[in-house]
Amino acid sequence: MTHLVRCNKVNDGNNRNLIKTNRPFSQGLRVIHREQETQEAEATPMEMVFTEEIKEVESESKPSDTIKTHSYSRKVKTFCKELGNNHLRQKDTKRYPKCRGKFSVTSDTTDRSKNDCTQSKRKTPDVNRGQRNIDKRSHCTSKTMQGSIPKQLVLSTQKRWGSKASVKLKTIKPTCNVPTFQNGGLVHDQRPARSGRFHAKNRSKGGIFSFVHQAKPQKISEVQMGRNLVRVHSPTLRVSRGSKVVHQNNETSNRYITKDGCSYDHISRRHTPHGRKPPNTGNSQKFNIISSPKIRISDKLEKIKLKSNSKDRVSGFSDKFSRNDVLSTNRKGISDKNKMQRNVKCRHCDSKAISTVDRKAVVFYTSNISSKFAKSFSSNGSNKGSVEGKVLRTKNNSLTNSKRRINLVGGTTPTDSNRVSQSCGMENFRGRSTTEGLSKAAAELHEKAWRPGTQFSYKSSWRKWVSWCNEQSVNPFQAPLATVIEFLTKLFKDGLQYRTINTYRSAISKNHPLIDSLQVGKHPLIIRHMRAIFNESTPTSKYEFSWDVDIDLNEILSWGTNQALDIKHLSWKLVMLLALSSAGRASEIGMLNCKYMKQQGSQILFELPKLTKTCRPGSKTKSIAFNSFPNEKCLCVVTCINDYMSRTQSWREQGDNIDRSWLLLSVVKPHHHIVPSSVARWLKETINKSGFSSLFTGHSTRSASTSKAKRVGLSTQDVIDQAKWTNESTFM
DNA sequence: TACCATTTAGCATGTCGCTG
DNA sequence: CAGCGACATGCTAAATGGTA
Repeated sequence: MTHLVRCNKVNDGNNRNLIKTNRPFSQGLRVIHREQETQEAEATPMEMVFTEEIKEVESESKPSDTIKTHSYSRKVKTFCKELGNNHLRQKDTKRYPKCRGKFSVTSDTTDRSKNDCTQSKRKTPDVNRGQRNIDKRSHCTSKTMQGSIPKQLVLSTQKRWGSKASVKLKTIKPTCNVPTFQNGGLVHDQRPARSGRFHAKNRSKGGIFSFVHQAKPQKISEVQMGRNLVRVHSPTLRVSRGSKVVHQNNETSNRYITKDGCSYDHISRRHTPHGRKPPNTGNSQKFNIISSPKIRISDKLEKIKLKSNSKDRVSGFSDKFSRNDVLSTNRKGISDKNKMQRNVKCRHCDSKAISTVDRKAVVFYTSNISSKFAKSFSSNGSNKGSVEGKVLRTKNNSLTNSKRRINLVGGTTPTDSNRVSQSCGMENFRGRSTTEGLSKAAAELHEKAWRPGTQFSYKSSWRKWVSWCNEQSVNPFQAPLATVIEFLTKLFKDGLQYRTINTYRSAISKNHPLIDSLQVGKHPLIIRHMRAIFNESTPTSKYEFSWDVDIDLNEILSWGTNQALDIKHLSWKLVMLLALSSAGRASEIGMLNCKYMKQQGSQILFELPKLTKTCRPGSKTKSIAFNSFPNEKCLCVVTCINDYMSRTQSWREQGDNIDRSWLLLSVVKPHHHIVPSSVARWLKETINKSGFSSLFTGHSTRSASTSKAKRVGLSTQDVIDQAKWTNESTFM
């Protein structure tokens, strides 16, 4: 039984809640009830609290609880009707995305008003129902999704509310994460010989490896919370679910993969910037669960866990962990029943498949990557050689003293007239400084100096700065240096990373008048303060290992031919092939446009119509070439592009005003072109489908593909050119 | 140091099947 | 057929990752 406590469990008033609710530290942690073990008898008071919570949820999977669920549904119905039409309870509206699936409703029907799991009841009239009934089944994405993918590869989601989840599990084979050479990691080595891999059949029955799609909890981390040892479950990945689950899993299991299995973990920076405790935010949790350094070896193993696909084609295990390490983890109390279950799940790998995949992958890479990296880029003179191809902190932090200090150094406090609202802070300021005296057209053009993404970031940062200044009764446009430093300190205390704080500094620097004839961001005191933050919160690399492209390609192969795939999976496949064969960013893949597509024999060339991340004045126009892979049509990116174009042709000829010249279109009507975040999500979905940890994001395709390319013999320079890195220090 | 891109959670919306 | 459950999808703001 998987016993999940909702990640947004509210505080019961006694600070017993497990999970804090405010970002960025709280997202998605779940606490499980492990098998009955001896530790239960030794449970600390804190642990006992968790047990209570767990038991409460535990009962919800019982058949009888379906009745309770429906009973609750009636209550909600009644309540919503009382609210009238077109109303959703605010709480429900906010919680709705989190209330899907089996943890949406607990069995506790006695205290629903406090339960954030309340399923929302959308009262908005379904205006499309009429049309929907007319052309019923015409656009059923879930239906098409079920059509082509072998069922055994897909985890079925819960079929009915309140009933047990019907899961079809992937059989998982533990294997070794292949190290990437990016971010200081290691270059991919040859995979260990088959005999040397940590084969499932060779593992102990009590091995710590877990099966990601089992109903049972797999990841059990014991972390120190105060003086109590608490078990934390990082939830499983449900492959067939949408982005929400992926988000949850990523946040909850987003821990750094480290090649040093027994060293101190790099925990998700988002959760716990460099091990520091997050701020105590009132009713939120008092403990920083993830940041505890006492995560055991099982957790570390989780970080390098690979979830193999259904046929267990590849197996391996890092020799960085001794067998004793593996077996000494918290499996002592595992029941015989569970052992049997695990044995059933453990299947042996298919050696033939392994060799096949390796061969295919190597050929694929030598064809696509190699020819692309080496031939396309080295022969393309226009690309090769181009730019792109180639304190004041005081002990007393009280507001009163702070304000006094500020005033002493010349700051002004806002009056009612000059107090700036958050919403218009930057806009108000624009007319006062950098664009002062410019015409409207000139001012607008001036703002184009920053890309939209940067402007969004600065806007957000500036808004927060203005808000904080208002709280401090300081004019954000004329704040003294001390106030800026206090603000940066506040951000640091809030647990933000150095890089994030850096963005705040840049945003303030962009808009704030000069101080001592210097930009705020370049003021020596600010620089020194930022250095202090850096020292206290040194950024670390996200990955030191990457995933094995072979396995991912194998997963794609298992989907079948392009013709057999539904459009959704064809899109996923195409995006993955584009990403792997180009090592491009999601933004670059998302900007591929058919208007700029040229088919040159076996090659398809895309000119990029927009600026890429590293574009600077003087950069030449970029292009991405994709070479065919005749030896394996099913993995040929050119074939996939052509097939995708054929399948989406009807979408592109609808004659409305929507620009569908982009290569990648949404699978949902009206089939707009997808944004880069969607590209990244599709990539991540495929990676997850391949059985890899949800830790890996879409961006990890860059390191994975280039690592593979390097592994099959490409030169470093070719890799740099292909991935559009400027120098090898980025990844070596 | 200053950007710029990516990732993520939260949210809004659309869709389909089931129920009464 | 309206109401509802369930959930897939895409967009945005904010946080984080990465590069010149």
